[in-house]
Amino acid sequence: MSALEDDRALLDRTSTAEKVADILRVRIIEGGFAPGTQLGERLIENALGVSRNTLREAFRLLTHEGLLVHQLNRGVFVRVPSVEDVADIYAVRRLVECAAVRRLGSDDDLGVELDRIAETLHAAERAEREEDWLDLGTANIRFHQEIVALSGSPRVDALMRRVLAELRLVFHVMADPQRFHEPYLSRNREIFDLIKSRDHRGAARELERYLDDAERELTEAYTAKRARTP
Amino acid sequence: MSALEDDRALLDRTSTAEKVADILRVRIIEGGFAPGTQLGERLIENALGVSRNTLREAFRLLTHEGLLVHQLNRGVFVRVPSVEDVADIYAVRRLVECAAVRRLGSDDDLGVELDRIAETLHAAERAEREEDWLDLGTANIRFHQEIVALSGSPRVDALMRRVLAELRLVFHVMADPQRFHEPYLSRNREIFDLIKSRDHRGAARELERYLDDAERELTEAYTAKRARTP
DNA sequence: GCATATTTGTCCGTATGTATA
DNA sequence: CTATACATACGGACAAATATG
Repeated sequence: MSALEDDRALLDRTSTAEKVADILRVRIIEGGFAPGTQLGERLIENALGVSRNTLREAFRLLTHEGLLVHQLNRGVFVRVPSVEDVADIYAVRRLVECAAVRRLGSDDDLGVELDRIAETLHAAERAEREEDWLDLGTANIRFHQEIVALSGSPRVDALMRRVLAELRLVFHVMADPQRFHEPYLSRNREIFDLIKSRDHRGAARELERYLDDAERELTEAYTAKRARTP
Repeated sequence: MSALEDDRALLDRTSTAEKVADILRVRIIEGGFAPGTQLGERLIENALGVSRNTLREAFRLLTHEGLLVHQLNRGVFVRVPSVEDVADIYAVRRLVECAAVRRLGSDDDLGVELDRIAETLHAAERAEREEDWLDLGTANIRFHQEIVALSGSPRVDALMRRVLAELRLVFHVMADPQRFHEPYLSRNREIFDLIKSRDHRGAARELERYLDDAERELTEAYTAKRARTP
């Protein structure tokens, strides 16, 4: 549990509960706690040096973000997304991401935003060269988060942050998440180029195909896994 | 504060913090605590007979639902939605509600769902006859919640529940919320009839007009109020 | 600007209730 | 059925920040 102790250095910003939640969130998203793991209060309380009350507040935050599930009088566990969750996650993605792209005005000035998205794509390509599949997955997902951010709605943004965090959990449940993201990188670039050339309709169409393919592949890998571990 | 004490009778279901949150949520949504009101810990702790820790957990829940805002070392306050919030709320509504209606399959069996929506419309008409404007507002909003529920996505459903709860706050900030909902009831019925006759495209178009009008009227009432109370 | 009172943030000890071996 | 482990909830403590005079 020494890795957790390293994180104590980060405890210096806002409210303690939020900070603890930040630490746990990163750890969960990166796979440090596998889906299904119970997060006992005693355990982490001692490791992070915070009280139970504070820790419970952090748990509440993450539970409402969908990363943890809370069972009354049993405790909190890292969520294990079901196949139905995968379907719903992609339903939301189709709804929100495609609408965000389609509704872009052709006269809006997206200079700064597009630069940031380009930078994310570069980060993804860098990760691919270095064969860092975790970073590649992170960058790929951030790409889609930034696509949605183009719509400029804080609430849609927050929804998407939640849904994409849950998607990270799905990846951890998958059989072989390592190379899953690689083929999608070039498709992200394709979508980006279409947006840049202001072909929003074409971008939305390509995005929809992207999501269809990803969902299908994910569902297959998922059910295959379930077949092996019942 | 005796009205709060009456609510103690309802304390009999899940976790205490959740129950407290339920009580406060209803009270906030129905206008018992006006936007901007501070919810002191001592005050409610004594009124509901729960400990401070539990109460703080309930506050966290409501803060993450967007009904309360938390200021560090100052406490929690009932949120005062800004004009920008109104715009964003309606952006989300346009995105989600119209898409939900438009994507309805013409072969789906919506019997049970449509019956429930019809019942909500009846409740609204009943409230109108009795001139109970609070109930009318509740029923009108529930109508839209149920429209979204037709899409069958738990995540979209949860998003909408949150956004519509925030909208209730907007109504409480408004100058004269009483009769605001009345003209929209007949338009809801119109939308419902279009859905029932499976003219989903027409329903979506009518819904979009509805939302445009509502947002405009709301924004005007809002800025008028702000002009009077700076 | 200063001193005081109030409120919040955090933590701890403990008693009770609940689930599981 | 008992025992154990754990979560839930409470009450009290103190430091830190804020509001008040």
